[in-house]
Amino acid sequence: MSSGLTEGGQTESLERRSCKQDPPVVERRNRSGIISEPLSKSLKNSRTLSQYTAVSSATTNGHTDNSETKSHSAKPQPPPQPQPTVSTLTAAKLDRTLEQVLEGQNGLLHFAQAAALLKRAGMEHMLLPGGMGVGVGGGDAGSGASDLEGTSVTDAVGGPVDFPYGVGGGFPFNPGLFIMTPAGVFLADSALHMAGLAEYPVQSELASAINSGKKKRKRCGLCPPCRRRINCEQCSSCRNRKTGHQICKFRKCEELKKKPSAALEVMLPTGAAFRWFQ
DNA sequence: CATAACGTTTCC
DNA sequence: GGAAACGTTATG
Repeated sequence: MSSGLTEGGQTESLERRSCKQDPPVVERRNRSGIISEPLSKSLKNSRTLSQYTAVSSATTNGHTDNSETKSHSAKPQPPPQPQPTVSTLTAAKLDRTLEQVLEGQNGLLHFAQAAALLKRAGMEHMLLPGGMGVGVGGGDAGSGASDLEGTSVTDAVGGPVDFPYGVGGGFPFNPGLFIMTPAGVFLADSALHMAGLAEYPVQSELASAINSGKKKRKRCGLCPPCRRRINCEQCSSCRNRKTGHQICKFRKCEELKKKPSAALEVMLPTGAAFRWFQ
């Protein structure tokens, strides 16, 4: 093996370039091989790198130029599904926007976004204390939405107030609606059900991970190492894979390198982190 | 059941 | 303190 293999730095640049298109990264070789689809289901579900970048660039620049994404290139409104009623209409919209958020956040529903989502779904009452004692149980779920098409999450989230929720007296949301994890804050299963967003696999996986309390953390999927899709084959982890049980050092998620407690925070709309515990 | 990978312990 | 080894969990 000396032809196809690239070394750390090389692969790095290689991948950087592949970010633009990233299609033909042939990462098979599973089984005994090394290169394998890097991520767990959630990450698999959540599109390929190219799509990440496509989405994010589209989000930030408002323009897409991708071959892979051309399926919905000129169409901001992909789903050809008829929307009979107002409620379904809302659901459909949420559906779409959720996807966008998920793509941007690697499946994580930012707290504020989740809140906005619920609001838009007409579930604001759920956000109020005393609403209902929703438990954190379930395990399946949904996803989030943020209307990147110009609607209103930004209003709710990026509004004039940094963190409008809980001003003046605490945390106005029913805690049971949200699941706090080292990876972020998510909507609880029941909340998602109520919002009609329960069948999003990503959320479900997260939920299952969350339920178990302090289970293994998962790769963020967004950091450079996570984006890396091939093992270097040369680091100690690669060489000692049999005994080391470790992912290639160049692919080790940045988040996982940190102490779990360090990640136990919520990103506020402003980008500041909100700590649940100290 | 096999494989991948995170977390913890052990070793240097 | 960092690396390696091992235990364990997650996933297909």
